[in-house]
Amino acid sequence: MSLDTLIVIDGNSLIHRAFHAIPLLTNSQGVITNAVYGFTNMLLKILNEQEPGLVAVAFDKGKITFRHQDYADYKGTRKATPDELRPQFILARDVLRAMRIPYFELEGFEADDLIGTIASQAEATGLNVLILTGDRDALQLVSPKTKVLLTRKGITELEIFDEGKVWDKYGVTPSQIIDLKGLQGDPSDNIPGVPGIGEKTATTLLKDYGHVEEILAQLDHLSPRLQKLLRGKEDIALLSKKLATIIRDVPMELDLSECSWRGPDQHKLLELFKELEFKSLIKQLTNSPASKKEKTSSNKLVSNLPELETYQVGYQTVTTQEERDEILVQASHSGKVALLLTGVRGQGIAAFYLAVPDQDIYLLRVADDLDSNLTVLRALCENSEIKKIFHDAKDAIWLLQQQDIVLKNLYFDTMVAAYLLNPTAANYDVNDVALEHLNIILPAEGETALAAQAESILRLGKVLYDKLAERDEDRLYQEMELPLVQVLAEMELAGVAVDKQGLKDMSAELYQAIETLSARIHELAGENFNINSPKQLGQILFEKLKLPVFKKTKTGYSTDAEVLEKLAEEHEIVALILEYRQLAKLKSTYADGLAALVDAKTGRLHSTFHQTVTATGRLSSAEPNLQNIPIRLESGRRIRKVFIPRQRGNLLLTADYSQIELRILAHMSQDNSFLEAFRLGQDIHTRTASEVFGVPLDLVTSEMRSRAKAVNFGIVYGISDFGLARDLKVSRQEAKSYIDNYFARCPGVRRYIDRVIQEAKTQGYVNTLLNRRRYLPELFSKNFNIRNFGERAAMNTPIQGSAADIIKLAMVKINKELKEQQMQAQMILQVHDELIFDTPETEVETLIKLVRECMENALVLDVPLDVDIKLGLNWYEAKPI
DNA sequence: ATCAGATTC
DNA sequence: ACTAGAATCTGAT
Repeated sequence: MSLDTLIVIDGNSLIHRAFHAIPLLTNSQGVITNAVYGFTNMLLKILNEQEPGLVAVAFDKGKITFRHQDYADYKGTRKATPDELRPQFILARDVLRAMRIPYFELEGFEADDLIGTIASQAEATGLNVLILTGDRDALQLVSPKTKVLLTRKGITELEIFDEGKVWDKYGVTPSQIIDLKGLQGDPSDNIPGVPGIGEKTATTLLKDYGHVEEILAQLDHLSPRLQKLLRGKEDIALLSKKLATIIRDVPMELDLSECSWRGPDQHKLLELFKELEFKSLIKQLTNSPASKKEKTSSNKLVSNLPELETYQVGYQTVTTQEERDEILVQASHSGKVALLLTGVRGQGIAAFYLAVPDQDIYLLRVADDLDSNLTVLRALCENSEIKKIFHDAKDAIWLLQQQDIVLKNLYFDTMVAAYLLNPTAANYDVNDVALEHLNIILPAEGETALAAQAESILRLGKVLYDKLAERDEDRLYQEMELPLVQVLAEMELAGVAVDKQGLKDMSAELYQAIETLSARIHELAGENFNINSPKQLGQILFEKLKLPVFKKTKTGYSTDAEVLEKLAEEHEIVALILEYRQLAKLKSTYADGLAALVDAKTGRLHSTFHQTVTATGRLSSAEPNLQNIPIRLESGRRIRKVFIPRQRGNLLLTADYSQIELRILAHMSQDNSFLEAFRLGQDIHTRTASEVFGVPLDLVTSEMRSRAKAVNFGIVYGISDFGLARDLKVSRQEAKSYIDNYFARCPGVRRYIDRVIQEAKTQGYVNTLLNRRRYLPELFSKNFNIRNFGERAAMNTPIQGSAADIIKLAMVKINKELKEQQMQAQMILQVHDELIFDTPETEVETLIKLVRECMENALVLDVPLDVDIKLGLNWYEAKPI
């Protein structure tokens, strides 16, 4: 720290430099931020390096300064400030306010003059001064107590000038800089100078005579050449010098104490950085203590400034029985707690943190006293009078279940709430949610970090709920997403029974088939190579075998299925490769991949259903993903045989919504053709074909139907003629005529799409039927492709997301009914528009009624929701009853 | 860590 | 310049 140092910054100069050094950046709202970003970066860097006691920034104010009175063309060669830059000066001032750095500006004066004045006054009080600027004029201010930091190329490098350095570089003293300019001029400020005098002549003259005035007084003693150059130019020389001279006594009140720096206002700065989307700077502010040791420049800022220290919260480690009793009393009394459990699924709970409103945070390490501490946890969780708040309650339910603890009164899940508020966040770690919604930086690791998280979870409960209510997402949360947490936990815990021997058998069969195929492929290629390597495969196909290249990837030849299908005619190796790929996928991902994830204890697959992953509101499934089990091709479909009921006497029942997305489209668009088709129970693709091709329903061929089907898909995804043409393998023109026809016959759909995109552009987000919201900053991108993507997402999200709403609603209803009717049947999977149950044969009839009722009436639309139900001894065998 | 390619709805 | 929405997993580099 150098408390006796004042840093004075030339705001205009730095912002201009930054603007030209950094390519145009924008945030998602289209606000251009490159200059203010660069400026802020420089600011943080210099503060971090110098750790000054005082800071001030100066700006120009007013187009006309006193210099213009002397010389109208002063700065006459300057270009007007670009439109992209002007608003950034305002943003820079916002940054300074958040940094709590005072800035000065005075009508009719340039930043330089204010800097000169501030520097003089600071020197007078004995302070050291450091001037940060990109403008070499400032070198005239260098003195024993004042140094200048000049930006070099770009903005990252700084060069420090003291008196010696000025002399080395210019051959003059700082006070002679203005004389230098008086003689030489300065094209950048349009200061004329004396024609014919350049750097060399000027410095020689100044060495001999000191200053311009002296030179002019001694004109007669100069060489004839110099006399000729200077005579009659006295006024220009003196004027030029005057223009270059920084005023050091601007009439301003300056209280240096205003400049003493206490560090930034953490909240404001974070909010501003978030608004401007300065992700790397936010990261610097939120950096973990561990990474502070590294010497990345700005981390020091965090540790040195009290205001930026991470959020701390005290906690007590509970060890005695009295303390345990006491916290139970506190929890019962308050009726609400936040709980943070640590531990790993399958390994039990390591510790738990308890946050009780208006009390300390308590840490109970399970290992300290296993029985007593788990008793406390059980008492808390199983007491239905105490409301429980978790971040990722589903994970907590898993952990608790392993200790046979049942969670009652799940009151809030901050992770799920944060997801609803922004379904496109990269992750929902407590620290990031707290940063986003509480504007605090939590410590990164250790017990302190976890205690702070527990405390934050408690506070987030209210904050997030209020935000949800504000945008009418509270019912979505309350009646659907929160209850769904419990439903999903039960599905995961129940798991899916699999025939492990069946998987092994398939693996062995696949191994044989793959061996045979690869031998044949290597033979045809004339050499051994790794067929799994797109790179090696590309070399074989396109270099050795000289097959035609249709498509390239970033890194080389494309060898995807689309390409290989086109090449199948050319060489018999190609079909074999396609088959190889198919089998290799089946073996690695499915036969072997699934086998590896069968739980040793239960003998089942316990996939995780992620509730906070997708942008649209769908669930996702992982470890293993049970939402992409093959079905399209028979060879893959056979994998489904290994998915079996949990016990003898049970069956698998599947229930899937028929055409749910197109029904939602019908409902939302109110398109007459679609409404009628669904109300009459017509096959929607046949109906569409009849419309598009202008033939009666009974004359629609299967070819026509399949094309219409592709068009319907295209509509849901946000159609383009190109994409449709590729899919249907027809000309782009033909594809376009399908689309035109489609919109002509279904004008309601056209209007709906236009309306959704329009609304998205005015609101910045789209909604599903149940008010799930997705923001689409892509709509405002300058990039054509990104913008188009935004438009397609605007069309697709309400449809896909509403379908997700509906099935989630059905799941909650069904689970409730199954419990109330005390049935054995268990929901085990959800595959976007399909639910799968493991049920005793004896319950099948009841279950079908229940499931059909709940799914078809989950939400009443203007078209019926049809559900197809199938039953079987395994997933493969499931057939309509 | 990223890419290419596969699988699903 | 690129081109249909949403995902997860594997193997190669």
